[in-house]
Amino acid sequence: MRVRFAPSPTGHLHVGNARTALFNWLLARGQGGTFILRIEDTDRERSTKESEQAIVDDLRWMGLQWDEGVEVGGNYGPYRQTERLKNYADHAARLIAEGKGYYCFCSAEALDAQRKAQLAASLPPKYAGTCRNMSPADAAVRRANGEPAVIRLRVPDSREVAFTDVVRGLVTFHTDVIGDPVLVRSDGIPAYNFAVVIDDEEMKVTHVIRGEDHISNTPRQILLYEAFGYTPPAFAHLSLVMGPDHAPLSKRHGATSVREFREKGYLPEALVNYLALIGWSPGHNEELLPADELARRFRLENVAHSAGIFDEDKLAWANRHYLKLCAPDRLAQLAEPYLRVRGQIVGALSDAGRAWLEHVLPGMAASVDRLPQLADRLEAVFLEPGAPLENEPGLPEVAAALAAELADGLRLVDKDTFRAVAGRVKDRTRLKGKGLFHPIRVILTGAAEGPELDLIVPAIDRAADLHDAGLAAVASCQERATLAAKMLA
RNA sequence: GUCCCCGUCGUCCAGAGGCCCAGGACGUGGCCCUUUCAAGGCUAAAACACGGGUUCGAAUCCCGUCGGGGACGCCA
Repeated sequence: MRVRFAPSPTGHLHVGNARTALFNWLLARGQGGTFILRIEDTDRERSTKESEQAIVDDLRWMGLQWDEGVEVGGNYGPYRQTERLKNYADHAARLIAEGKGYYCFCSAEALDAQRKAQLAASLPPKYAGTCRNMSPADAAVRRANGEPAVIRLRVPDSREVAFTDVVRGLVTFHTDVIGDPVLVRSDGIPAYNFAVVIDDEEMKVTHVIRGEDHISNTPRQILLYEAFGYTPPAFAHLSLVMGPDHAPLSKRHGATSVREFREKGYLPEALVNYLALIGWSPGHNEELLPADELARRFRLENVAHSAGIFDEDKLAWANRHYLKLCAPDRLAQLAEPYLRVRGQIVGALSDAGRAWLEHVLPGMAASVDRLPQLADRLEAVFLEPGAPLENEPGLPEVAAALAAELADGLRLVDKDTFRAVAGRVKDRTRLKGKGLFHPIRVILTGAAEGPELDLIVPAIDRAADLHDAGLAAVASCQERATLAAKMLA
């Protein structure tokens, strides 16, 4: 089994395309097949090297490594269409020689006018066949005169073209609704329908898995396979991913590209897992599974027929799950850039600084949706000394008691020490429960809400004793308490 | 306009003629946990688009209607 993902490098990797890539990958991985990455860069106006690089990077980020293709090579390359021009030219010549293709001299303007007129008359827009019956000799003369021409496929009249879609079943088209498609543009660059067929054939692709928007291209491609005498691969068309308003997922719905989700702080395994759940189910009422297990269970036959709506809430849920599974060192690595933009990390991180992060982050990650929110949870650590405190009953008494308890420089470096001190503050103030802990929270963290005190308090005092760790300045609990006691006195 | 695809809770899926007065998950409500906000646990409400068939029996098969999407390009 050989499958391929064949993006055109004309922009970022859209999550819909990412899902197509994923389904190809799942199938190949699950069945021991080969996953190919081919770049369809025949649109010279819009294709860019930057887009190609971005797509390649995003696929790698998602962990969808390909076995053959751009950057990794393989036995059926090159894997970039603009590097395969010779292959297309040979095939085009063959079609012309056999009369299965013909030159068309109609100008783009003329075709455009024709199309508009047909639409206005409520007719299906379709190439009228103006040049269809021109003799090869006439065509040769006009070409010799330097007239620009495209090559079109001669679509047979009054025939059915059918294929069995692996996800949908039998799909039938009538050739009368298909206009002769352009195979080769006037500049000699192949058009999509032509290049895919040749490449899929030459790369020995066995299963073409792509978006539903390609379903109406399929009969044209099948006709081409027939013209060449090739056996068509199996086709599987995936339904599209829509926005909450059932319109195609676009920027006005928010993030649409893999890159954006990555920057928003989603983990690749969460995106992958969530995307797999749109239009497919691993079964057994299970949803959150590692990619290799998804691959093991994946069957094209079980893919849903109807469009799916992208639900960021559910993505966030998956992300929460994977954030909790994330190893401390990776978590620290992932969080670092977000902490840096917030000014929480200011220099090169020392080993001690990194150790501090790895110690404190997992606790914070347990209650957060996305990476940047880790910085929100850490805000309390980097509280500006003397910053205004939220009002809370009992503040002056508790501040005084806390300051007294910490006066000898005791550091609340772990949960037990903190609890012991809290207990003595309790004795001094005779406050308890919320009446005690709320003021402590406000004095030490500045706010009435935030991470658990058992987590955040030790994090503060451990960081306060770190020097040249790369972290922003951290005031110790002692400093906080004495300052607060003074302010509130 | 023509052709093609699709139609189970708000959303994503399960369901391949009786196991379904329809199951799970996200979200929503409630309760619990709790020194806060969350997180977590439990729980509730919530759907077979409509109309005809076929059948002893239909969410499951057929037809039609309606609704949604896609395609009709020298874009892919």
